[in-house]
Amino acid sequence: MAASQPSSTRHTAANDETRTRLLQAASEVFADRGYHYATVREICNRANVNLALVNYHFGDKLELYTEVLRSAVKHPGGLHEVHDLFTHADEPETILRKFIHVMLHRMVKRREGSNLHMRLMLHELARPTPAVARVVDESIKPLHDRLRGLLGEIMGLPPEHDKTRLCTQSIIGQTIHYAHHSPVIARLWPELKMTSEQQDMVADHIADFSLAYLKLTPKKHSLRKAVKSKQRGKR
Amino acid sequence: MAASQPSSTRHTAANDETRTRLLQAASEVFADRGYHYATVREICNRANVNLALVNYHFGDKLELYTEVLRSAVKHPGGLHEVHDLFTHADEPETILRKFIHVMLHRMVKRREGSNLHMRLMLHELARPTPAVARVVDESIKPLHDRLRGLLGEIMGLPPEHDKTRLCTQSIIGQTIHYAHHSPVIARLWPELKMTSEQQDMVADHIADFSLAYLKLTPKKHSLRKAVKSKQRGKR
DNA sequence: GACAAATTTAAACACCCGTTTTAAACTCGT
DNA sequence: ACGAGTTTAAAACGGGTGTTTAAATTTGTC
Repeated sequence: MAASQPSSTRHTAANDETRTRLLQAASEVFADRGYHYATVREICNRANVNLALVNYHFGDKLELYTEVLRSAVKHPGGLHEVHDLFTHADEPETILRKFIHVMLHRMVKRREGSNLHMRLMLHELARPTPAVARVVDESIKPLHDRLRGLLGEIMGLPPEHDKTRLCTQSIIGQTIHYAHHSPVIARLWPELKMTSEQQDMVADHIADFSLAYLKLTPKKHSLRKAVKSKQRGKR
Repeated sequence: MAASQPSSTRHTAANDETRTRLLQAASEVFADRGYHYATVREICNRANVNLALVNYHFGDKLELYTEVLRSAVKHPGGLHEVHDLFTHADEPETILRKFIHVMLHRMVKRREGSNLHMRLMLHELARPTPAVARVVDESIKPLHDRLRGLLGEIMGLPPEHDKTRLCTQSIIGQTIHYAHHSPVIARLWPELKMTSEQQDMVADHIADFSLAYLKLTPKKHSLRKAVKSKQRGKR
């Protein structure tokens, strides 16, 4: 039988040091390759640690991964800056534009320690793991709900409205597109190298493109169509 | 030495039948799981054929895959209907709306024989293979260029204009989003089950959302009216 | 310092993958 | 009908994965 995790902090030896190093190496590898393509051998190599130790300290690969997610949520790192955007006293349109800029920039640049949280989220989006529920509830949904509230504010609609939800997905979809499909985009549009200036151009476009519709909506002619889904069920 | 492919159609025995069955099974498995997660064992099982035959008839897995791609391009199947949209005499806005409806529908419904081509493209987008260049050039780019030309027409801009390209990506990004991230979307928005009615609602939203920007762009002769019509909305 | 528990190590395990081998079974021209 | 050439079949190969084992080492405590 494999020894499971020490029940508590009974023996705080150099134990914690390898655990920490393992956790940090795992964060990088999982953020680089995603859960499925990450190997425990690469994690252990990067941590300069024996292969068997991930199973000794964490049980199995999946528990190590969830532990990485737990610490990523605990230390929001660069993602904290995104949430701060919404607390500023800017106009909603300005907040939206800044949000798109920051999100696109963080999604595209990839490599950077402070980006671990975002990169883990992107991998979970593209290829969900058994921990997808945790990632959505604790990392993605908070951001999503902030954006949804902001869009509802701009359009003068409740955040639960179908239209608000659809617009939220439209903006998320446009932004993630550049992060997830860059090889194909690069072949369709070779001039787009995603330099800093081009990142700003793209972000500004997404903001302009989206605001054209958002600012059109608050009028009374808000909805005449669609929205015939399950509206009655709620409260 | 391994026997390579028969040099030509020298011996057209029952050979062709297993080749065909292998090719068809491979199409389904590659369309289901994508190249990386597809296994030759599952392909051979589904084709009721011995494991070694894929290497005998096609050399290796990658050549089988490229052969699948070749036949997918040759028999455009349901994708032909998409191209036909652009040749109709509809107004550009109508074509765009129909295009979004058809693309979203074909992307979301997945399982269906006539959808092989689209599903192969989606997998290649999410996780490119060594054949990505071929897929882009022969399948994705033609569609992309059609859409780009259409958007240029609506906006009164050349297809090569940055703005036209950005709008093309915005529409593609919004649409693919629902195909690639459905597990996460389902958890963020549980009421969205992507029924036929909801697919139509989403497609109409993407069209409305995008046309709001498309119709207020340059057209230098109507620059003055653009400001006003922005308040008025579309008729 | 000694002893038991916790930790680390090196090796192997069991499974899956794409691919190859070897030989038997077919096909077809003559 | 024959036999060379083609096609099938079953098994194994070589490499990679996560995981486990059993011995060696380190650690904390008496």
